[in-house]
Amino acid sequence: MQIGELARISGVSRDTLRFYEKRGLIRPLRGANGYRSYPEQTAVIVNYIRMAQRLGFRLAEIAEELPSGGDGEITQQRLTEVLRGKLDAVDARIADMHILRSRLAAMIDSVCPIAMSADMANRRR
Amino acid sequence: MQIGELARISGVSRDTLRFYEKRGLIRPLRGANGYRSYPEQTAVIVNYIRMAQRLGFRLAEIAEELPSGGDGEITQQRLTEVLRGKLDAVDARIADMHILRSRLAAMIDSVCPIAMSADMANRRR
DNA sequence: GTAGACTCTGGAGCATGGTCCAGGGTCAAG
DNA sequence: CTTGACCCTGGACCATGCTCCAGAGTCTAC
Repeated sequence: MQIGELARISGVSRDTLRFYEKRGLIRPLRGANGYRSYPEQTAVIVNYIRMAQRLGFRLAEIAEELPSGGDGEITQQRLTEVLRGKLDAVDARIADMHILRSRLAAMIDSVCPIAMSADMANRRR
Repeated sequence: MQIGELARISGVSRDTLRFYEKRGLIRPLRGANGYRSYPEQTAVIVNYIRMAQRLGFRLAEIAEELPSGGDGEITQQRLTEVLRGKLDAVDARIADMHILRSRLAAMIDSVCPIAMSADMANRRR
């Protein structure tokens, strides 16, 4: 698949895909004409990158744990370690989220105390 | 309190405090000599800013909902609305987090399937 | 009245994550 | 064999969130 099609199906710009390549996040093959050729899997990877970014990870961090970064060099064990580290980072962020959520709920209570706690309980997911 | 002391107790640099002021996040009084004078409360606000940033909110977003931004203009109702919006944003992020966490756990399973699910369950918070 | 620690403003510089050309090839259709 | 849609590279430019001066005033203590 060429860069234009990948851009269309993954919802990021061609420029962004080229930028991700510079940062080592994706690695297309090259045709005889020099055009980039992406395997189907890259769409999944790009999706993952956008997700991780939304969660606050920087491209450098995302690049580290991506299999496409080490390309065969990494052992299963090393990869597992890296992914566990990521998992811990996610858990830490979730914990932070819950703390901020509590503070926000407390602020709302202090601004408009009436019948708030029940409402907040409803909004809990 | 002067900028240096606030910097010490809140753990951010003087430059950062002046930068936050430019962005409307904090608003010191001024002494006759032009020096900034911060109320005690500002330390709490700076703390909140750092927290919200860690959670991925940008300064502009944080500035919006900060009472010091509107300074008396905002009604209780409006403030409550804003804070609820923030709460929803936090909840959305938490939901995203859980999705990524599942994906990560799945990736770890696919890399090293043995006895992983039980371990992952242990790590759940 | 001078040293040293503090403050001020304005502007330059830096990393991150893009975005947008310019100038130039490639390719399929008509 | 030209047109239009695509691709390439390199570099400029942008917003965000700082960080680091330079040049200058202020305050406390000796």
